[in-house]
Amino acid sequence: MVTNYNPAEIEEKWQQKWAEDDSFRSEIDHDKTKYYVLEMFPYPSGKLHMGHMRVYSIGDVLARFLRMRGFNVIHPMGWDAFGLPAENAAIDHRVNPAIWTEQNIEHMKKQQNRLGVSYDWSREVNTSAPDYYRWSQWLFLLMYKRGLAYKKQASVNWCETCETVLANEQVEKGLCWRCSSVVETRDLEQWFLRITEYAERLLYDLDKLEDWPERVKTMQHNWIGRSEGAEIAFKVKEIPEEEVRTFTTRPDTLFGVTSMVLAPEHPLVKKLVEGTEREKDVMDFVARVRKESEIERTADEAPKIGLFTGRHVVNPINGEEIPVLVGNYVLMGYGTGAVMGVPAHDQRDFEFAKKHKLPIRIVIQPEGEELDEHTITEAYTGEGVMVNSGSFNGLNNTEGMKKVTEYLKEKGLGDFRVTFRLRDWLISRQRYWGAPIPIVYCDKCGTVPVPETDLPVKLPHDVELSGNRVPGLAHYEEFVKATCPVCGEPARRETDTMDTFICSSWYFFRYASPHSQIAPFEKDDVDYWMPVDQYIGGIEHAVLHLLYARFFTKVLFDAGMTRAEEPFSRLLAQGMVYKDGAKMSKSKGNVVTPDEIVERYGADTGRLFILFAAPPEKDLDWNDQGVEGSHRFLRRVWRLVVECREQFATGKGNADHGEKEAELERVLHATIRKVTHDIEKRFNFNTAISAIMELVNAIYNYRLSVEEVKQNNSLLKETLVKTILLLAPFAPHLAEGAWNLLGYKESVHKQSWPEFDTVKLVVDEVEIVVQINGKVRGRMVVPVDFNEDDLAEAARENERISELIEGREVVKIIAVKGRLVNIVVR
RNA sequence: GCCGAAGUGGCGGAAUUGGCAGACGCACACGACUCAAAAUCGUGCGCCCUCCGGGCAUGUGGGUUCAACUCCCACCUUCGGCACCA
Repeated sequence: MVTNYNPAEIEEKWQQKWAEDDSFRSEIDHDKTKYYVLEMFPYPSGKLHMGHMRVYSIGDVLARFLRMRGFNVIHPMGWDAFGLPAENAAIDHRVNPAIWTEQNIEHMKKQQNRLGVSYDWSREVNTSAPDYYRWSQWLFLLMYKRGLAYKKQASVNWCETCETVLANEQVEKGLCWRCSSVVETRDLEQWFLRITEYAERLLYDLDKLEDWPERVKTMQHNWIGRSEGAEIAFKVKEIPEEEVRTFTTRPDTLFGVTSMVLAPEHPLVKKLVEGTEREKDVMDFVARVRKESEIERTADEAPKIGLFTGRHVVNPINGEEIPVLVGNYVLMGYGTGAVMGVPAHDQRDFEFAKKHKLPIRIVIQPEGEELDEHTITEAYTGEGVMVNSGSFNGLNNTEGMKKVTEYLKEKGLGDFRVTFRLRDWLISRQRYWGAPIPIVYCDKCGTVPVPETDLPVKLPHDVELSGNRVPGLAHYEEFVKATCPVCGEPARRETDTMDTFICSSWYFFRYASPHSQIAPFEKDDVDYWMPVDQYIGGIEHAVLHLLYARFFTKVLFDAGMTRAEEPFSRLLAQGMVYKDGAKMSKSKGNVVTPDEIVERYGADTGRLFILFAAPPEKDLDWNDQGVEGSHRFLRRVWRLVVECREQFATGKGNADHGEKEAELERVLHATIRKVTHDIEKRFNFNTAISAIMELVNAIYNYRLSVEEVKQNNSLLKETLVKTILLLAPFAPHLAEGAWNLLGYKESVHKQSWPEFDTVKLVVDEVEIVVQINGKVRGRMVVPVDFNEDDLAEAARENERISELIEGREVVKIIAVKGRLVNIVVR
C-alpha cells in the first residue's frame, strides 16, 4: 500500500511524465484567449539561488492556474547569456566562455526542471547563440537606419575593473553596477542609441501602465526627469560671433542674472580664454576637475568652485554685461552645460555668489513681504511679483515665465524648451563576450552597416585564454579584417560588442517566434502573443532592463513590427529573499540553496513555503522552521488522500447530508471562491494557501467528528478532489500524485479549475456581535435574513445586553445586516 | 532636500467595501500515544488586572465617526529611488 509522502519519488516521476507528454507546449489558438506569463530570464551564472526559486514559483503558480482557467498560456524560459562573468570564468578555468556558458545553462536548466516549473522548452532562447545575436545585430541595424544608432565622441563612464564603458543607468552612486568600482570619465568615440528621442513617450506612457507598481513608475519618472523652461542665448561681449546658450526653468528671473557659469567640458571654454592671461589658470582648473571621478565631483562636501574667464556675456533682456565663469558643479550632460546664475532666487547660485562676491539682485517679491538683497540669508524660490524687471514689472512670476520667453522668441534670442535628465544609451562595450556591433569602417566609404544578409557577424571562436583577461575583438586579426560592403575594398570591423541589455530588450518577442529564420520575430506570432500579460522580476531592474525594453518595444512599434506599444501589461516586482534579517550571502554564511531544499523536502515544499511566507512583492525572511511547517502540511494532505482512498474502497459510509456536511460543503465553496480571487485579483498566494490549509483542517475535523461509517463519502471525495485541484498550481507534483492515487488517468494540470456555487455558501444563521458604545458586549445567533430592525430588537431582547442597558438612555441603535449591532447609550 | 513604500503578538503574516484586530503558519507550554524518543493527534497561547468579569492594545499625538489597522491632519522611525538637474 502507498503510505508515506515521498517527494523525491513522486517529483521525479511526474517531471519525467510531463516532459514525455510535452505537457506545457503552447501553440497559437485563436479560439482561446492567450495569456503570456514571463519571469525575467536569468544570467547563467551556474547555479540557482533563492531569488530565482521565488520568481519561478510565482510565475509557475500563475501559469498553471491560468491554464486550468482555460487560457492559452505561454510560459517560456531562456538565458541572458552574454556578459562579463563568463570572461572572468574563462580566465579562471581556462575555458572558452561559450563552453562555460553552455555548461551552466545545462546545469541550471536541470535545477529549474527539478523545481517542477512548467516551461515550454521548445521556445528556449540563448542570447549568446549566433541564431539569436544575429537578430540583436539586425535590430541594431534597424536602429541605425531609423537614425537611432549613432557614434559620437563623448565623455563617458569607464570602469577600470571591468575595462569597459558603462551606460548612465549602469552607474549607481558613482560606482559600477556590477563590480562597485569607482567609475571614471574618459573621452571616447562610442556608439549610442537615441533613447532620448523617446523620452516624452517613455514618460507619458507610464500612465498607461496601471498594473505596474507605483514605485517602479516613480523611479522611471525620476530617471527620465523632464523639466520645462526656456533656452536663452547670451552673446559673448568680447567675441560677438560666439554665444552661450543656457537652459533655465526660471526665465522669469532673467533680470536677476549676475553670472554665467560653464561646465568644464563646455566647448566654448577653450575659445574664451585662448591667448589670454587667464588661459593657464582656467585650463589647469578644467583639467583638474575633469580628472575627478563622479563621486568626488558630486560629493556633498565638494565645494562649489568657479573661476572667472575674463570674458562677459550680454543679457539679452536688458543688455547687461555678465561675467562668465567655469564651475565644477555645472554638468555638461544636462541642459546646455551652461547655467545662468540668479543668486536671489536659486539656493545654489546664492551660495556660489556669496563665495565669489557676485552681486545679488532681487527680481521676484513675495506677496506681503519686502526682501532686501543685503539682508537675505537664503534664496527665495517661491512665487511672487516681478520687480527690477523693466517692462515686466508687476507681473505675476508664473505669467512672467511665459511672457519673458515669448519676448525672447520674438527677438530670436530664446525659446521654450523641455529638457530631460535621461541621456542617450551608451551601448559599446570593449569586451569579447557580447554581440559584435555590425559595422565596418572603410577608408573610402566611411562607416558602413553590415548588410542584413551577412549577419550574424560572428564572434571569433578560438578565444585567447593565456592572459589575465579575455582580449577584446581588436585582438583577432581575422575578425577585424573585412571587405567594405559598398566598394569591396579592404576595411576594418567595429571591434566593440553591444551592451548585454540590448539582448534582453527584445527576448520576449523572440519567445513568440523562436525559430524564425527570416526575422527576429514574425508579426503573426507577436500579434497573437504580445504583450506580456504578466511580467515578474526583481526591483533592481526598475530603470535598467525595464526602461530599455520599453524603449525597444516603442521602436519596434514605430517600425510596424508589433502592435504592442508597451511590452509588459502587468508587472510584479518581487521582493528579495533574506535570512536572519540579511541578504543571503556566502560571507554571512546564511545561504540556503534551492538544491538543499529540494533534496531535503522536495520542490513542492520549497515552492509552498516561499509563496506562503510573504506576499510576492514583499521581502521574504527565510525561516527553516517555517519550511518544516509547509512540509508538515503537505504530508498531512498526502496522508488524508491515502486514508480517504482506503476508506472509499471499503464501501462504507452513507449519504447523509446533515449540518456537518453542509458546513464542510460551505467551507469548500468559500475556499474555492477565496483561492480563485486571491490568485487572480490580488496575487496574494500566501492567503490563498492559508485558505487551503483551513479547508484541509475542515476535512480533518469532519472526519474526526463523524464516525467513519456515517461519513458522507461522496461529499468527502468531492471535497478532497477539489482540494487537490486548488493545490495543483502550488504543489504540482503532490497534486499530480494524489490525483493519480484517487484513480484519475489524465493529468491534474489538464483539469478545469473548480467553480464555486453561491447556493452552497448560504447559511441559515449567523453570529452577530452586539456592541454597546462600540465595545463588544455580547453575541447572538440569528436567522441570516434578519434585517436591521430585527437585529436591533433581538439585541435589546438579549438577556445580557438588556441587563447592561437597563436604566440607561438608548440614543441610537446602528445595525448592520449580517455583521453587528451597536447600541449607543448615555 | 524631493519622490515612493512600509510600520500590527515572541516571529512570518491576516483583516478584500469604515463593522468582532491577530486568520493561517512558526515558536512555545501542557496533555494523549510510547519503555523512551521522533512522528502524529488534542488543548492553550497579544499585554495587564482583583481573571465570574474587566481594562489596554495595530509607530506617536490629534481629528472625523455610532464604529478607525483602514479616512483626515501633524510628527517619528525604517527601507528604496533620485539628488550640485540649472
